[in-house]
Amino acid sequence: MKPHVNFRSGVPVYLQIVQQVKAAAAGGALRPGEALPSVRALAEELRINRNTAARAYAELESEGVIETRQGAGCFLKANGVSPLKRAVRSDRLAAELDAVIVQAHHLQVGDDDLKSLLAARLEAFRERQQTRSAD
Amino acid sequence: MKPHVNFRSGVPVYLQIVQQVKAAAAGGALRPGEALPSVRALAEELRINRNTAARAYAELESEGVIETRQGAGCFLKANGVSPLKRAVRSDRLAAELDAVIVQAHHLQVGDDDLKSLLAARLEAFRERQQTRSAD
Amino acid sequence: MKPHVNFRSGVPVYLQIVQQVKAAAAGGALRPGEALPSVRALAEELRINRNTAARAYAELESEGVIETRQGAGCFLKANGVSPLKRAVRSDRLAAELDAVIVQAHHLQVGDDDLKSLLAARLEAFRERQQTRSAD
Amino acid sequence: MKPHVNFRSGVPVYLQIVQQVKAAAAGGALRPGEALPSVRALAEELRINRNTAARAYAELESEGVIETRQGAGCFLKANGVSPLKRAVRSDRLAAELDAVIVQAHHLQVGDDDLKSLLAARLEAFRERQQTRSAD
DNA sequence: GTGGTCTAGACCACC
DNA sequence: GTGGTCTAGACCACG
Repeated sequence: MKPHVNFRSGVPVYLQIVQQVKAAAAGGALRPGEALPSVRALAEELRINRNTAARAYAELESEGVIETRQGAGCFLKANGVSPLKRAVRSDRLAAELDAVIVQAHHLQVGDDDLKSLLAARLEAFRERQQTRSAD
Repeated sequence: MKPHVNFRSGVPVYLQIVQQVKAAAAGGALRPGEALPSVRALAEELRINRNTAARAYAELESEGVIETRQGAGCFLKANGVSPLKRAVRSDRLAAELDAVIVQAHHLQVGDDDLKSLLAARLEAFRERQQTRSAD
Repeated sequence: MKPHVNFRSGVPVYLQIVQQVKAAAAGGALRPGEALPSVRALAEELRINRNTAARAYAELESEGVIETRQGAGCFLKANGVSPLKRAVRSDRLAAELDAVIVQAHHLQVGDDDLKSLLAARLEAFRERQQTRSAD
Repeated sequence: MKPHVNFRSGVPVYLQIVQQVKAAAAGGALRPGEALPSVRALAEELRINRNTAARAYAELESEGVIETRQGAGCFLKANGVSPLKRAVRSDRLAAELDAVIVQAHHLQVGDDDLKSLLAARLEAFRERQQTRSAD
């Protein structure tokens, strides 16, 4: 697990880390119970401040993605049930989808093309998961 | 050209505008020489501060994407970004969709639900466009 | 709204602020839509660092208690529906109740006395709310 | 004397122990001269580090609440805290209950649900005690 | 003016 | 060694 970070993207560094850890967890590159790099190691690796790395992990913990144990480290949680209500989860996804739709509109990608693209990416995602879990 | 803005994404508003103008140029939705909304109109439309709208345009001008002519407005530069091929545009969208898929995984929203959600949001988007163009 | 803070209690300062804002909101001392002191003002008032005050507000926002608008300030949210599932909410309360039960046990306060005490405090709480809303 | 510890409360573990020993003394559950569990036993019981348990006892000793006699163990000081009156003990609990009530308000758990929850947790607590004393 | 992010460095709690 | 909190001060985004 080695996140990498783009300092010029305008996206806060700690959020970039959050997204990458989530992606690794979702894709099976990180297994439940597996340890993440320590806050200090991550900070050194990415050449960021320790506080920034800690903030990323704090955010991940509050979202229920990882578990942090004082003095021991941070570990990927088993992907339990999300504590959020179903409607709330849909709303959050909808907000993200809306941004994609706007971008598709500007790129003049049609609705049907966008739908097929989603289907294709979903398939690719599931395939990657299969491969990982077969390791 | 009607940018949309998400205040909660963590991405600075002015950057979201910049990215969308670029996308519109790349997708051909904006043609060379075509006019963009005035700073004042854009600010009103998006309910943002004029400074923010002005900053987005300043950034675009400094990157050579648009040209501002005093008293006349902002126009897409003729020798600006040329429209991208269809495949390239799909690739850009694919990256964004992948992020949504990761999020859906953590929110425990299934593939089919995600597809339905996309369809629903697309419909809502089209409807909003109808309303706006009827203004 | 003037929180006060105990630096020796061992409870993190930012959490003390969080709890006090929550209490004020629950008790009606803060009204929905009302502005909280600015991060800078709060920091000065409590003689804490600006970051610590900001962290308290960030936590409150992530819990859905307040809304923060860039450049405008922080405002108490209308007490909408909690985004958490019912079972999760009960679990969180149960954890807090357990701590009280342990304390009651050590203080040798019986089960029935504890139950009556809760009933009494609930009544007092509702009465305070009534008074406030009648202002 | 069986302290319980909550690792997620934000309050340092050693302080939780200190507070509970004090509460037990104040409530009369611990009598002057009575022995406390050994550092080793306490650490094992609570699954904490021996250093943490030792630190709690050191704090209690420095406050004059307990006395450690080399090779014999820790004992509540004869001239330590005297048991509090019933009313005072209730007051202490009331403050904790008030915090729970605030939390319940934000989690939108009704008064009756809260009362039932307390009853349920009390029952669970008594059951746990049975199990332990049967060891 | 507002809040948000990041850095640097200190100290604490815990294993 | 681990993570957590706090301070001090800089710079950015936004109204």
